[in-house]
Amino acid sequence: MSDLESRSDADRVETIATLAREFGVTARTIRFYEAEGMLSPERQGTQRLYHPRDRVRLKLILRGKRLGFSLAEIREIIDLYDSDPGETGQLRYFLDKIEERRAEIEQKRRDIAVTLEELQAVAAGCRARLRELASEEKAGREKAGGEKAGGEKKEAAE
Amino acid sequence: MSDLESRSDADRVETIATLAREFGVTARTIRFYEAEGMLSPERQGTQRLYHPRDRVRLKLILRGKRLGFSLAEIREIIDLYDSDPGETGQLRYFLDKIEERRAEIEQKRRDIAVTLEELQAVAAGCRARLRELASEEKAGREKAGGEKAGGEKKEAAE
DNA sequence: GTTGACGCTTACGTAAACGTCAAGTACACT
DNA sequence: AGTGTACTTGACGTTTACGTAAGCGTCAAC
Repeated sequence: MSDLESRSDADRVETIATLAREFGVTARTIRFYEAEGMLSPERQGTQRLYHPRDRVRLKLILRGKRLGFSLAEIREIIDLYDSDPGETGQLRYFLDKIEERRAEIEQKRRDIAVTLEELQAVAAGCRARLRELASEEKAGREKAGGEKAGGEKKEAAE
Repeated sequence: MSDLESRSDADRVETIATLAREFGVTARTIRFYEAEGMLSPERQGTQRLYHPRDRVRLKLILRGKRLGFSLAEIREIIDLYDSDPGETGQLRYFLDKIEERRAEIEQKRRDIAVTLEELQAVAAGCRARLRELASEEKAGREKAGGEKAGGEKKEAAE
């Protein structure tokens, strides 16, 4: 029983330190998530052993965090994934909750689209300004050393 | 001076309470953002007056919050929008910072895509299960009252 | 047999982002 | 003059999400 099973499974059992390094968080953080009931690793005596499923959950948690959800919200979302409500009424309620979350995330999606566009615009302005400065500099060099270089706008003060 | 200018501008000057209602936050929150140097409304005596530009900034702040940025990060991002660095070196550094943010937000975009897909899958599963239950129920009614209804799987225990 | 390296629990500390009074000011109404 | 409403500035409280020691167990290496 200890020899015949779980060879490829036991491979992937991790200690808390390696899991932490793998995900770029501290062990404290992982223990905290466990205390919040979001992880429940196997115990071997007092020591924690993390299986692939724990890694999946941790990945979900961290993804949720990147999206700005609180741990409470993340827990709710994860619960949506792996709960299995049976009855029709429960299912409808469940679909409603999924729809709520979906709407929220869609909002985030729109926010992101707008923000990316804006950043893109700012960056484009910067690059244009860079080209401007480059050609000014070139023009200055062609005219040799005398003039102080006067582009088009902005050079009144100073 | 008081009659000839800013007619359509003065229209849009708001008090803190209306601004708060408009954006669904508390006045406390708005004052807090000001204390953090993210808003600087006009003052008429001690009272705050919010112009369209303040609304724009508040909108940016709240959008950033929805995306899970901290206020410190949001401040940096907003600074990217309305600062205007002149020199070439500054501009390159500036473009780097924009790229950093862009990469971050792209990550969020991917996170959102995956999450939406997963939620979609869960919802699809729910709907499938609903149809299953519906047809089971119908079959049950057609066969009348005797059998306890045995679908395909899952009915072993209990 | 002791010295690290790693892990555990308990518990207090902390930064961020506000909430929640308390006490005072400024006008409008009656 | 009094009442109400909206706005002001402190100042302390609260929640979230961990950080940071303190003290102890354990197992391999020297």
